Amino acid sequence: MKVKYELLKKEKNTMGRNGILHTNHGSFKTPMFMPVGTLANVKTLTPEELYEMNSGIILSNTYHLWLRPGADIVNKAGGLHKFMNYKGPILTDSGGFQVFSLAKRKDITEEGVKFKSHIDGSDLFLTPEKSIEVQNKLDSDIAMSFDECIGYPADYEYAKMSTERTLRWAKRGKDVHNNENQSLFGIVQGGEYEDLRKFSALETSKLGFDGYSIGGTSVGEGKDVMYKMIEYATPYLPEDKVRYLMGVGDPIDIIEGVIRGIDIFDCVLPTRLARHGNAFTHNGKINLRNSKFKEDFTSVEHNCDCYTCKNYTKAYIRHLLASNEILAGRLLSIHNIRFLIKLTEDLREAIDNDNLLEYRDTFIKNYQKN
RNA sequence: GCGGUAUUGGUGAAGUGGUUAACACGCUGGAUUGUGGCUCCAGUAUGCAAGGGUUCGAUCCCCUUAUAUCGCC
Repeated sequence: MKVKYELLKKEKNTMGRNGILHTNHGSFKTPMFMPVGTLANVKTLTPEELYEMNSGIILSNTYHLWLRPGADIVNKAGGLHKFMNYKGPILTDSGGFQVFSLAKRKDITEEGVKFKSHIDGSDLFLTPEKSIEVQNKLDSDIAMSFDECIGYPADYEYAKMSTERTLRWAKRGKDVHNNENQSLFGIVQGGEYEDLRKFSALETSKLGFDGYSIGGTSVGEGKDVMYKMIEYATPYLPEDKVRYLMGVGDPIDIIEGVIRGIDIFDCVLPTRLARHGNAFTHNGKINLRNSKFKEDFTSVEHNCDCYTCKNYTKAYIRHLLASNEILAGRLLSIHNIRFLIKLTEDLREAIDNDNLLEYRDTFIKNYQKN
């Protein structure tokens, strides 16, 4: 079956909304933060650890798995869920962003994108059809349309041309997608331009996808611009479909996104920050490598319910970081992901209570105190 | 006891008679938003064992002392 979005509650003062997304691998409440597991694993974590932190869905990547181990191998394993032993819902990114972020030399044409493998430098050619074919074989619950993610700032003429082409790519992908058990999402582009975002949202919606995402954000623009990008699009997306803001995971950005009607977020931030020694807390981000934690025998965050905070101290994690021990990245990944998922839980409660704006103001006041 | 060699920051060390003493590690901060997992950026020796001398000028030349190390008696 296709995913089904069930709208439960609209917040009174904002575009925030609570809902449930039903998938073939279970349902989860939205808003929700989606941890990133590019190479068929959320770095350093097991599926059991993800279940324990109430993770609703994870993201994996078409481009990376296409190159290694290859879509056929994942397919032979019985699909991505069986291959990686993850029982919850999985969304696969289309590879569009990797063209933007990994390829140094790329040649984008109407047909598709020619670029070099980041693994061995060999020539690759990715098209909307190919991306869908690979995602079909991976057998994720949600496949993403193949899009072009443009940078910031973007020349208006280029942004317009690219946005229209992404729309044509979306249609091409949809035309070849024929997996009844896999949903397909469209992606809104349009750079920083209001008319292009509106156009993209409206035209992508007309194609009739199972859900919609907003792409092309956090590519170098400031926060104000990013929030505008969201505002330009969400009013034109169908209310009965889930909305996913791609690549955004800063706590404040998640809150601002929810206020503007976003349901799902994904981001590498919690796991990357963890591996580099940083932890989210309600009083701001902290760097556990800092010498002031040398003798701090308290947990990362006082009232946190995560496994890490229930069992370990800052001094110990700092020691692990200084010693380059893998466990540090694991413990902080657990904390950071749990922090963001707990944040979405709190946001759902705020939506239920119609006090989302107050929640935001209090959160920001504490978060930016230092 | 005699002779040789060495002594540069927290560590391993480069280096030159003349503006800010290389580099690496460590240390101290910072960065990180649809993930190329030991990343990137910045800071970190008012001083070259100590004292004296030569010189316009010495970490670099000379002397003394200390310490380390090698060889000989």
